[in-house]
Amino acid sequence: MEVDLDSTLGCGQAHRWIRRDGSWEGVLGDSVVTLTQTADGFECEGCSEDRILSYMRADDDLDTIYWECAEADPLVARLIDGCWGLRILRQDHWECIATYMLAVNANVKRIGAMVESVCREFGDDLGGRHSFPTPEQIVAGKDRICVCKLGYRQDRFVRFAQAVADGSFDPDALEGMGYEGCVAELQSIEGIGPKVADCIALFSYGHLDAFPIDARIGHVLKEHYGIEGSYRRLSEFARSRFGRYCGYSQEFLYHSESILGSQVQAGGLQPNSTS
DNA sequence: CATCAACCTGATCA
DNA sequence: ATGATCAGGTTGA
Repeated sequence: MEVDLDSTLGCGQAHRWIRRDGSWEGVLGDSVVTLTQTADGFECEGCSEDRILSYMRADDDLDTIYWECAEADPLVARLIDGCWGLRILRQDHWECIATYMLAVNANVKRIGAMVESVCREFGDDLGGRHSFPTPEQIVAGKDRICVCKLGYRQDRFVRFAQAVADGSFDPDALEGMGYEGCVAELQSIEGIGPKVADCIALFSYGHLDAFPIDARIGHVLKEHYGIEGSYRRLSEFARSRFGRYCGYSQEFLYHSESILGSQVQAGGLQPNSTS
């Protein structure tokens, strides 16, 4: 299967992958998984092939998706070469919601610190790494939550774990819903607004037509498309402009600064007028 | 419907 | 070294 591990696991969509010794180490369920890039795909150690292929959304045909993204927008078309092999992942629902609830108002580095802290404190020791805790594990140890330095996210994080543990919120119930219904349900959770809901819809529920707009994407939209304003306004613009696979386009745009920068350095392109 | 302060931590700036 | 400032989404006024 076609994949570039560096861009897929390092792009910020998942927070528990660590690059070490030329491979990527992460945790899926109760398994420590090691992935190594090869010429025609990757090698996987630590979990079943079915599991990793599902996680990697092996059914996504990158040629088709990238081509549609490129056709919808010339800037996206230019960016694709710089992240060829990037795949949107299919992450566990509970883990993804809980993680992105922590991601609110935090940068990538801090998100990783909070998530690892939660895993270390509540998850099972897998020998070096820890599993992402179940809702029940968090509820059982909630008195220790303060050591994880979640700030004002802490109480709502515990409340959400309680809601999942007692069955009043069922992440699996959002399976099969359309994009609009899925994000509406997610936004009914305290601490989850439109941006985080879009991230979860994209990275866990497979809504490739979700387009999360964070500060960085907002900047890109302003610089390259001259548009700014409310989340609603930007979202409607992006989803109609970039098409049904706009979640992929969002990833390309997210890294546009570094991609265009390296292309300019390589002499491949002129600097654009907005830079 | 738009604006805005408050929320918490860590990084960066004087 | 210490304090000020800022970045990062969501909520509710």
